[in-house]
Amino acid sequence: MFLIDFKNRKSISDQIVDNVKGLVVSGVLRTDEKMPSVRELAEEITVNPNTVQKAYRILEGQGYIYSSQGRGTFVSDRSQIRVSKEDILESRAIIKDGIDKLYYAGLSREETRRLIEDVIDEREEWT
Amino acid sequence: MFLIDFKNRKSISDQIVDNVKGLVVSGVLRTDEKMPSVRELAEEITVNPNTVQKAYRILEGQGYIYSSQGRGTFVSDRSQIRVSKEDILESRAIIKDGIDKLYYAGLSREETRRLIEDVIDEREEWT
Amino acid sequence: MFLIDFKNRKSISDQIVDNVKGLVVSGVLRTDEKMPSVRELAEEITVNPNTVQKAYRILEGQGYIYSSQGRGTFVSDRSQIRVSKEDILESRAIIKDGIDKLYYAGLSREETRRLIEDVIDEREEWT
Amino acid sequence: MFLIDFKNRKSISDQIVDNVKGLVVSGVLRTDEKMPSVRELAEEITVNPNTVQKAYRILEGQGYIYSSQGRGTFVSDRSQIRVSKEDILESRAIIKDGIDKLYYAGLSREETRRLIEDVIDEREEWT
DNA sequence: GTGGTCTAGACCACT
DNA sequence: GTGGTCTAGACCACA
Repeated sequence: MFLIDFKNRKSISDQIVDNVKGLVVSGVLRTDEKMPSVRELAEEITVNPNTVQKAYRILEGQGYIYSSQGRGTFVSDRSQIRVSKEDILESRAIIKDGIDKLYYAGLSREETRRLIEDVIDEREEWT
Repeated sequence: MFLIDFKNRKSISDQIVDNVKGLVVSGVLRTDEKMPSVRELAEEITVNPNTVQKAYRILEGQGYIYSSQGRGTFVSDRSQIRVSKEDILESRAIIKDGIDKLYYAGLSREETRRLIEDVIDEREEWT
Repeated sequence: MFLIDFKNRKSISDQIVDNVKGLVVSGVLRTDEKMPSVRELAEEITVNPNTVQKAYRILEGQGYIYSSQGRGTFVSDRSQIRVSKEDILESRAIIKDGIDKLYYAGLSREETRRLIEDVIDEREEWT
Repeated sequence: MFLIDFKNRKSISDQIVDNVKGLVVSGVLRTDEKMPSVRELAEEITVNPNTVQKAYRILEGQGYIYSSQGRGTFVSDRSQIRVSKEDILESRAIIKDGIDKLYYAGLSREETRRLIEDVIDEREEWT
């Protein structure tokens, strides 16, 4: 499904959350498609089941997936995704932090712009 | 000198590091100018001296400041700042993470671009 | 794993750093092998955990080891080790300082050469 | 007379000691030549007089200089210099430490040898 | 006074 | 359990 980078500073559960979000939003995972069970996914990406459990709980809380007692976990319709203003502001803060660090590293405004364009262009599935 | 946001996700020491980097790179702190002593700064921002010490060590390791036995800590010449490829890649990864989150939240490429332009324009000291 | 010499001029954390570097570079610690946890190593060498933590941070910053949230600390691939020109120059300065002291002590060029050959030959693991 | 490097990790008093030793051993300062007074030297190298005082005490203790009440401080005959086995061992330990760091940095035995030859050859005044 | 190191003990998030 | 951060308090050498 995806790979976990164990050397990454990002926590494993966050990596799972973000990977799944990407697959849902980009449409790779289709509405009402069955997600792998906690155990299955945990085994596949060689991670503790509790960690996958935690990620699923977060994803469900934000409306990316839903679970049905005894049947399993499924992909929600994209209209169900809940995004708060705070989420946007947090993403903005993250980006600002990254840009600040480039400034501290001595990059010029133009070099920074180019680097960011580069990042944006990497994402092909964009609307 | 600057304020610490105790509610911020960023650790206190990281906030100190980033604030000082900003002051050095923007030229507010001049080469060979004396930095506040560990204890002074600790008192000013109401933080434990060890925390300031830690931040100063990091800043020294990256060449933003240097310390002299029993005399104090001073601002390095900007040419001394050590920036590695890895540092740039890390900043890039942070920005990518923020942009990913905006994508997961449903923003379009154009909305993302506008938000980022906004962040970049906030920084007045930029060349 | 190794012993700390509490009477040594070198600080405890520096001794930990250098010992671990040696074990990594010589291959005694293998890539991706788990390091003892901060608390374990602290107990083994009867030192405060914070001191080990500090050493691990330095080692991580230089690419000898990496840590993973809640999982532990691991040995990096040797290709990840970051060595800067400044590091080499610092080692050179240390050696120069030692040689200077031998000169001040009245040793001849040849006596100094012999003493250094001796030191070099002590290191068996060398390629 | 010489310059102090305030960015150096070496303490200022140690720098003074080593610089003077060098001048005495190499013969630039001749036997019974008058040394600058503590105040004079302190002013010349822009350092606290207490620090120069301390350096002079060390130099006198090791026989590089001698002081005569009310007349000033003078250069000793080189035969007066006291060198203990411990001094040699300490210098050896310093060199070993530098060589170790080169090993940790990944240099080969041959590269290390070349670097050290380089350092030795820098010193022209050698017997 | 300055920076530097260490200990002890606590708290946090992640697995 | 793991690493990460912070506080409090102490001690040291250097200037």
